Amino acid sequence: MAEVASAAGVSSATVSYVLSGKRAVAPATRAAVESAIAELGFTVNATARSLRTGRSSLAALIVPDIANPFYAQLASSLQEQLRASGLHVVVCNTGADREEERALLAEAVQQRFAGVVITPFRLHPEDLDTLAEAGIPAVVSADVSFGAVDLVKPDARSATLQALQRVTANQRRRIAVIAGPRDATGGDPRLAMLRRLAPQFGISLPRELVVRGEHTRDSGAVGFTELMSRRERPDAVFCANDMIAVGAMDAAHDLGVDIPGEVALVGHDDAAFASLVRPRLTTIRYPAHDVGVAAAQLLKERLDGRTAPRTVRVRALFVARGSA
Amino acid sequence: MAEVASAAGVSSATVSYVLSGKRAVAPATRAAVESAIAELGFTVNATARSLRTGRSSLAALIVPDIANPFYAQLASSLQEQLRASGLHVVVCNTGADREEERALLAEAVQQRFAGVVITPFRLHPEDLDTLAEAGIPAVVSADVSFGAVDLVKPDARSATLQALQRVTANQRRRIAVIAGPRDATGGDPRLAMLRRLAPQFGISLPRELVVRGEHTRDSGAVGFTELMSRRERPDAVFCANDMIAVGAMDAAHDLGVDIPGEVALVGHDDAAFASLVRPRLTTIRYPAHDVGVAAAQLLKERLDGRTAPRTVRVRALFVARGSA
DNA sequence: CTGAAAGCGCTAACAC
DNA sequence: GTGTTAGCGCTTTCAG
Repeated sequence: MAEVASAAGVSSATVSYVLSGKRAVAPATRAAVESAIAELGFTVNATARSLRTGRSSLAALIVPDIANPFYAQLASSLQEQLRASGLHVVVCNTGADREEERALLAEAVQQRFAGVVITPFRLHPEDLDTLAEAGIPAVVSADVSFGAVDLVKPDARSATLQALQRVTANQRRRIAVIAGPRDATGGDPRLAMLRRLAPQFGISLPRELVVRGEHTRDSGAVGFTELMSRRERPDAVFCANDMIAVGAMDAAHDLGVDIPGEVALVGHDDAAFASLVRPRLTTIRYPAHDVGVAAAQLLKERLDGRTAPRTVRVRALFVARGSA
Repeated sequence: MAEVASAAGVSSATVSYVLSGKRAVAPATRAAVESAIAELGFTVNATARSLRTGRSSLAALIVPDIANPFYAQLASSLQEQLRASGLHVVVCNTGADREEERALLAEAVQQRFAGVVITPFRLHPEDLDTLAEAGIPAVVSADVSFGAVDLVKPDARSATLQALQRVTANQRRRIAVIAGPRDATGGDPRLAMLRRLAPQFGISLPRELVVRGEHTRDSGAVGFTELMSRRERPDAVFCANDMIAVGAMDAAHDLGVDIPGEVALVGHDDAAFASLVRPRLTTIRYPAHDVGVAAAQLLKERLDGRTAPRTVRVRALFVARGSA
C-alpha cells in the first residue's frame, strides 16, 4: 500500500480511502491511485485489515459431518447468503465428537472469526461461553434451547402429525422408532416429538419398539433387523434420519420384508437421495436451505448490532412418497 | 498478551515463547505464564500472528458446488488431512461460473491464504497467475494439465477399459454418451477417454449418439430422452456423472425402457447414492477421498519448501453393479 | 480534500 | 534464560 501511495504521489491514507470509499477523494487523485493499483497489481491484505479493524471476514460453520448431504446443503446455503455481506465460510467437521466440537470453538476464538454457526451434536450449552466471552456471535441450529444465543429451530410438529396420520390411516398400530444415540445433546428430539404426538392417535411407543444407533446406514440395517426379531413385529418404522431409513430398506430387502406392504417406513431430513431409492422414501423434510438462510440472517443482525437473542423457527414438511 | 505478561511478571516475548515453544523457558517462568493465561482466559490472536509471520492458517477449497456429494466428500477429506498441519479449510462455491472462480481466486490472494485447492470448471490456466504472483501455492484437481502447478489427476484408463469391456461383452455396439457442457475447462475428459478407447473394441462414438448438458439430474433425463428418439437407438449409455445417470434412469422409467435389458447405463463418480438407486448404478468411481489426501499432501510439501510442480495420479475404479 | 502518525497483537532479531 | 523493540499492513483519528 505504501508502494501504491508513492507511485501515485499520495499518502497511504488516501489509498486506503480510495479503496474503502469512506471519505471523498478528488477524481484526479482517485484516478492516479487506481492506475497505480492496477500497475502494481496491488491487493489489500485482509489479515492486516482484520487486525486493525478488529473484525474478520470469516465465519465458521461447525457441523458433525460435511459429507452428510444435509450439512453440505446447509454449508452451501449459508455460504451463498453470507457472500453478499463479504463473509466467507470456514467449514469444520466435528465427527459428532464433543471434544472436537469444543476444540473447534476454541479455534474460532483464536481466529477471531466474525461469527460461528454450529449444529451441536454432543455439545453442552456452557461450551458456548468461550465464544460469548470473546464477543463472537453464535448461531445454533438445534431443536433444544441452548442458553441465550440465537437459535434456528425446526418446527416439526405439524409434519410429524401428518406422518402419523398417514401411517395410522390404514390401521397400523405398532409404531417403532430407530432413533439416534442417547447421549446426543438434547437427546433425540425427533423421537421426543413422536412420543408427544402418538397419544393423539391412541397409540404409544412401547420400549421394545425403540432402538438406538448412530445416524448411519449400517446402524439402520442393524436396528431394523432387531425390530423384526420382536415377537410382535412393528407395522411401521420411523427413522431418525434418511441414512438410517435407507439402511432399514437394505435390511428389509435381505429379510424379505415388503415395504410399504408389511412395514411402512418414514425417514427424516429429505436428503437428496430420499427420492432415489425404491420405494421412494416418505420422509419429514428438514429444510437445510432455510436453516442456512435463517442462520445467515441472524448472524448478519448480530453484526449489525442486535444484542438480544432471537429464535427463528423453520418448518419441517411432510413429504409423502412410496415407503409409507 | 501484554496483560498476561504483566500478570506473570514477565515480558510479552516470554509469553510468546511459552506459547510457541520456540526457545527454552525456565520451568518456574513457564508455570507462572501458564497460570496467568488460564486465569485471564487468554487466547492468541491468530490474525495478529498471521500478519506478523506472513503465513496464514487457512487454505481455500474452491469447487463448483459443495452440495454435490463428490465435492462434499473431497472437502471432508481435505479438511481432515490438513487439520494435522494446523490448517483450516475455507470452502467456496463457484456455481461452475468462471467469473466466480476468478473472483474467489482474487479473494484468496486478498486473504493471503496459505494455499488453494481448486477443481476448475471453466477456469483458464492463466487465471492461476494471480496466485503465483502472490506466492500462494495452488493445487489443481483436474484431468487436464494446468500449467506449472501441482496437479491431482485421475487415471481412468483402466477403469474405462473395464467398463467398455463389460458393456461390449454382451454384444452392445451402439454406445452413446451424455456428456458435460462443451465449454468446460479441458472439454469433457471422460468423453475424451471413451473416444480414445472405444476403437479398441471396434466401435466408435457417432456424433448423433453424443449429447451434452449440465451435470444435473434434469439434464440426464433430457439427454436420455433425446438419445431414445434417434432412429437407431443406442444399447448403452455412458454418463459424465452419476447425477446425469440418475436422470437418465428417471427418463428410462417414464419411457418404459428397461435398464439394463434394453440399455446398459454407466455413470461416473460413484456418488453415495449410486448404490441406492434401482437398479444399482454401475459406475466409474473417482476417489474423492484420495483426491483430498493427495491434494493435502501436495500442499503440505509446498509449505515445506518444495518448488518444482508435481503431479499425483489417483486411480479411478470400475464398480460393476446392476445397471450395466 | 489530503497527510502524518498511532497502534491493532504478535514474533523474532538483537542485546544482555 | 529473559527483555527490548521494530515492524507486519492496514485504518482512522487529528490536524491542516
